[in-house]
Amino acid sequence: MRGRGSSKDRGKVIKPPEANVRLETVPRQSTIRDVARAAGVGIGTISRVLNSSSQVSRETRARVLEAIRRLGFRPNAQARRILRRRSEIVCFLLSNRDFLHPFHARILQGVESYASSLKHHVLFAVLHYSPRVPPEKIDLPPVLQEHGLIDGVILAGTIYPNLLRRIESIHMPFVAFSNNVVGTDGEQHYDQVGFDDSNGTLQATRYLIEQGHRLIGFVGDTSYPWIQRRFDGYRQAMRESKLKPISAMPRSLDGFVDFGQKSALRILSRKTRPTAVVAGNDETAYGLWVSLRRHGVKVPEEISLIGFDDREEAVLMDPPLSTVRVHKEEIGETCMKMLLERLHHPQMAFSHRILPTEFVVRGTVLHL
Amino acid sequence: MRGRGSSKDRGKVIKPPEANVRLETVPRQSTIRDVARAAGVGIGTISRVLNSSSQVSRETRARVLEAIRRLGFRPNAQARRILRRRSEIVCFLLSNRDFLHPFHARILQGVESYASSLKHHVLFAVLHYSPRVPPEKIDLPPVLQEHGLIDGVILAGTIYPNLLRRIESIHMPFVAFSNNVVGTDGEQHYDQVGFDDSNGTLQATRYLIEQGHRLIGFVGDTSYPWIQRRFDGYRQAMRESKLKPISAMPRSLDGFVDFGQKSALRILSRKTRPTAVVAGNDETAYGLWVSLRRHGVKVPEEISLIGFDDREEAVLMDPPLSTVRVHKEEIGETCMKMLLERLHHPQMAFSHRILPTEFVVRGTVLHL
DNA sequence: CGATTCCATGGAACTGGTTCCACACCTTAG
DNA sequence: CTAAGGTGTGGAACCAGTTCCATGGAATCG
Repeated sequence: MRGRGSSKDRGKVIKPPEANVRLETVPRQSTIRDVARAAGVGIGTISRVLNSSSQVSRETRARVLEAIRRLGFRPNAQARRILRRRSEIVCFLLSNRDFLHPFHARILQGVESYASSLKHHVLFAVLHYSPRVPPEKIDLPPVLQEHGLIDGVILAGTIYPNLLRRIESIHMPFVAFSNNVVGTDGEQHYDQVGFDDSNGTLQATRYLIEQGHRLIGFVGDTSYPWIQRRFDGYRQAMRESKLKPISAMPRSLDGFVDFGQKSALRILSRKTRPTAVVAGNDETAYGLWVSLRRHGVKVPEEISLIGFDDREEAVLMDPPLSTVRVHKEEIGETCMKMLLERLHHPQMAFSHRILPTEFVVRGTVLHL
Repeated sequence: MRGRGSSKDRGKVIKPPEANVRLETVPRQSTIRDVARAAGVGIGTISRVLNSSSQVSRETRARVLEAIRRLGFRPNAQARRILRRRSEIVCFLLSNRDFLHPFHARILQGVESYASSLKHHVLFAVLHYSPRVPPEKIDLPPVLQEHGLIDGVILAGTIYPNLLRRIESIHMPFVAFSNNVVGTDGEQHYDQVGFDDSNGTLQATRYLIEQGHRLIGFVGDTSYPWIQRRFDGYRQAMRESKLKPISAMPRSLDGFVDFGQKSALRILSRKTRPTAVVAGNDETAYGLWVSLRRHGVKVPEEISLIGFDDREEAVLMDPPLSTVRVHKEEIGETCMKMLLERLHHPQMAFSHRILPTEFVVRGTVLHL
């Protein structure tokens, strides 16, 4: 068998006669060359039709499209991606610390929605790590280790600095959801999207003051930076009106609901009981609500209550919970948008986009 | 420029001298051929080392690995996939009717977990469709239209028959989460994973009977097939003990919580008020609970209550809701497992795997 | 009427991996 | 000492696309 001969033969003798039967049961996906042969044109023409790039005559285009339809041809996505050097797939990366919390699920929803409108795909991956391990020891999921599979990463969930440094080390474009970043070091080496925690509670607290409340408490686990920021907003509003902040911060290791429950006791045991409470988030507000109800304290008649996040469940509470709405889908969309900008302009300066929150008045706030 | 000459040159003259500067700012990812040259071996040897397939001498392997390390080489995932004819990416497809409901989010979690343990990737996609449109008019997301991007599909969310037929039409291996399939036509042309709705309520109702309850109601919107199956399980348990089923089925278009609230009125207006109620799901149980509380009826002192699904929130209710636990992650894992089996054995007969449920006793059930 | 420009088209060479065959070299057996 | 078998290695051909250059014919121009 001569060198050149074998090359020519291979093209046609891919299926040796005896193997034909087996191959016919699983019909091989037709390729651009099959289409070219069927339409009686060259392979380049097929490519041009597919990419509607340069000129192809009306009749030729019609013949090619007809052949494509007849053969049921669908271009191979992988092959195309090699040349394009873009996979148009982004990775939504969530730390295992958050499972797929409804809040982040909604962000994912936003990412997917915006991505798919621009013909991009979203790969979902979970990262297992602990805040303590040194960055270089964090085991990134295989998606990030492979080369060429994804174009960039959207990082959600609770993010510790070691993770940020690890992601930076692989030189993969990424955007982080910034509100759950724990312990930033000031300098910004990456793109971020977030919302304004402190402004949210600032508006909420101001609203309570407008409604005539003077004794307003804050309940939230400020060991989380985002709760701390919400506390700051509350304090600012109190300061503006020369009111004295009242806060309850029990020790709790059983999550936000438990924290809310425990802090109810502290609130109730005060000499001067507040007429309203701003909670660090909806879960804390819920815990507080449960505990107040148990103690026969009526919401909002005796104590007004405001949450934060506007989870699905907030509106289902009885009475429905007043809260600070965060547009979760919009966060996802904005993350995706920023990532695409970064991909198209790699040298662009890093930015931090802050989305507004919205105070939603429902049944748990009383006008005094 | 001669034909053959140009081919040889191209390999080396990719960067013409004057373009060198620009190219150095964005260093081209090194390829298998760069590694081969650096290690002084052939390209085949690099491939052999990467796939640890056949024999490579100890020294050669060391030299190659060293070159790989030095050049920071990472194989291009896309190129590899063309030849493998497997992308090792599966698509988790959710209908837009369900957003990313926590229930399905947990299934996704299970899919991801099992997939990643087997070095597979999960692509998240949302499908926009209405139950009414004919199958051929359903617009599948681009992932499913492309060829070679994904190996198979896991279908979750509420699934109407037109969607099933549409997916079947593209001849892509898929596994469906069967509990939310609406209107099956008996014949099974695909793989399914689900859990046993009717057995869940059967166990729960039997438990209530054991606890001495005789007047037991069922509350649930049976227009959903899965709720209907739960109703069937309840009825079977009642029949076994020769008890008369009591049910409340108000009209409600505002979701399960509202349905639960509305049915409370019906329950309470009965001459013989039931001492226990089995709800179609946790949301309905919650709605019922809210409404009962408003009417001053104590749970469980006056009425015992059982939900279904074991959502995260069930345990946070006050008292914590007794419910039928569904292992959502396990559903996801099993879907993924079945899909991989299907991919490896395309001719295998279709199967329907039913996972068990588990009755969880919490605070809302009283022993009479 | 010959030269120039333009458009449509074919196909070689390319992307970055894998596969497989040929071959060199070294044992081991006959 | 030759034949046979085994191991390690190089590289052409391959996958299924894209890119780009050469070509041929029609249209335009001087």
